[in-house]
Amino acid sequence: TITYSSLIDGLVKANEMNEAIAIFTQMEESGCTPDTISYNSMIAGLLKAKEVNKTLVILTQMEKSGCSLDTITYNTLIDGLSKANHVKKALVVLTQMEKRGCTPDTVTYSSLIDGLLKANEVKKALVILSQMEKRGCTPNIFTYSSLIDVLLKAKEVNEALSILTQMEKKGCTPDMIVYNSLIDGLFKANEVNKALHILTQMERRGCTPDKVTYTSVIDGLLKANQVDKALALLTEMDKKGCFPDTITYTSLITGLLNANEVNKALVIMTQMEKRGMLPL
RNA sequence: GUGGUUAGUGG
Repeated sequence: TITYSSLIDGLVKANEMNEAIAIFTQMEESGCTPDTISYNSMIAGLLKAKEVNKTLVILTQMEKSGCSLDTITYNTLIDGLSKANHVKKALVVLTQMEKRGCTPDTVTYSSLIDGLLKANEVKKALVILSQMEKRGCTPNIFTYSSLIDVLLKAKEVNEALSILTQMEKKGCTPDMIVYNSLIDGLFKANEVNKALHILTQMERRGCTPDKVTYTSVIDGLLKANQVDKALALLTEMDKKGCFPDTITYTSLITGLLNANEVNKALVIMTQMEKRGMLPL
């Protein structure tokens, strides 16, 4: 059973859902009984492929087979349903899990809050957040990160920064993902100086920018018409062994073209191809 | 015997 589950999980992560289904069937035919973990992987995979109906079928099968649903099962459902554009169903799952005596944990609440925020249900997200705290479940870096990211994307700069202060006051130290969200969001909200300030702060605190950080900064600088500074950062990241990927290059080329820097864009395209990447 | 499953960031 463990061998089959590992195989299924690998296929799910490689987005080979049809293969995973085939292995699952083969597993049953060979007399191996899927356990909770096997079902959890299948559910995660089916929802990633937005196969809501197939998910409900397998969920029924899981219950009929006497296999117990655990917190991870419900968490997987909540996250997967939210990402398949069914946040309302995710809310129902939360009610169901509690009714069935399964205690929601930080993952449950963070997934749901993230899903609600991304579906523009900010008020509901805040309701769930307060419900979470009332239940003695402490928001963690994932919870705060979603809040900061979505608030900034909605250009709610002050709200996002106040969440940042709040999380730090609670002893939750921002990590690279939080910094990346802040930098990207601030640039997109036209807060170029604030974004650059966060970049400095991040480095001062010993958090090394990665290619996501650099791509956001480069993209932001180009949109602010700071072409030279953007190109200098490309050189800097390369020198630090942080190699640009297709997204970095695409963003550079698009930005340079929008800034009417056609020749510079061509130079970058050549460099990109020399490194074995194709412009999309 | 911490063996397999779930949440946050860039074009």
